[in-house]
Amino acid sequence: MQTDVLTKILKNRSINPTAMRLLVLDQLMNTKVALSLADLEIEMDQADRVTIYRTLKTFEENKLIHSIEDGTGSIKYALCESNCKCTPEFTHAHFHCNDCNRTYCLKNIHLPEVELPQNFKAEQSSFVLKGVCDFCKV
Amino acid sequence: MQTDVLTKILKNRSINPTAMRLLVLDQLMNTKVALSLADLEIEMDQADRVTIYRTLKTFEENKLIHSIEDGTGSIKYALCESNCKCTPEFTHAHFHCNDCNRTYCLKNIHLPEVELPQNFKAEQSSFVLKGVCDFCKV
DNA sequence: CAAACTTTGCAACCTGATTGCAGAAGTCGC
DNA sequence: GCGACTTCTGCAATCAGGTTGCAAAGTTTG
Repeated sequence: MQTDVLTKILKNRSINPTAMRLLVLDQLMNTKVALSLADLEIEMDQADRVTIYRTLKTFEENKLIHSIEDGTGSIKYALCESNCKCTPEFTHAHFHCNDCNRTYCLKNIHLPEVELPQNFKAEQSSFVLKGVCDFCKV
Repeated sequence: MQTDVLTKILKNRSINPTAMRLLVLDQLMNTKVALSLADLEIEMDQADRVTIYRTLKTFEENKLIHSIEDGTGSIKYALCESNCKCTPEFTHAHFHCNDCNRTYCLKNIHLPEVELPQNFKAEQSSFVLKGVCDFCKV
C-alpha cells in the first residue's frame, strides 16, 4: 500500500510514522485475519521481535488495533474499525480455527447484553468461537 | 468435606481417588471462584506444582472440571455441574474481576447462538466478561 | 512375594511476553 | 549546521506459566 496512505492512518491516531511502524501497519492491512507477534516476525524477518512487540503496544494504546486472546496462548492483533473507541459497544466476536490456527474478526457479530449478578459491573468482554473455518472444512 | 463423599465424586468420573486428588478436589469444592494452578499451589503448599498440574489435567479429561481462559495468562479451573458433558450446550459465561483477579462461573448465563459466516462451524466457545465484582465495588 | 501398572516429585525445558540499557535516528532552538 | 533533547530500535536478559522426562514411591494383581 502507498506510504502516504499508511502515514495518514498513523497520524490520525497520533502515532509517529516511522519506517518500522509503516511496515507493521502494512502487514496488518494486508491480511483478513488477526496476527500474532510471531506471525509478524515471520513475515518481516529483518525486524527485531521486540521492536514489533513495542510497535503493537503503541498501536494498541492508540486504539489503532485491538488484541484478541483466542486461547492458543499467543495474543493476536487486528485493525480496529476507523471510528473504533475500543469500548464494549465496539467489541465484536472472534472465530478461531482449530485447524489452521487463524483467528477472524466477526465484525458484524456484536456481543450480547447479559444480566450480571447484583453489583457486578462489566467493562470489557470477549467472545471467542472455536471450530473449523471455511478454508479448512473437509 | 468428608473423604467418602469426595471419593464417590471421583469414582463417578472414573478417577482413582488418591490422597492428592482428594485434596485438590476438596480445594475446588470449597471455593466459589475458579482457581489457577498457582492458586492451588499456594493453598496446598506441601504439594508439588507438577502433581497438581497433572491432577487438574486428569480432572479435566474426565470432565470433572472445566478450564477458563480469562485473559490473565493463567488458566483457571472450576468444577463442572454434576451432569456436565462439556459440550457447547453446557458452556456458560464467566466473569473476571480486574480488581481482585477472581474469576466466577456465571452458570445461568448460557452462550448465545450466533450466525457464523458460510461454512464456518463452531465446536467450542468462550464468553468472558471483565469488570468489577460485588466484592470489589467501591 | 514378584511383576506390572499408576502416581508422585524433582529437575529441566519451552514458549511467549516483557524489561533494561545503550546506540541510532529524528527534532528543535539557535 | 551544531549541540541538546526526545524518540525509536535492537540486542541481551529475565520472567511467568505450562509442559515433559525420568526415576522413585505406592498400589494392584496373580
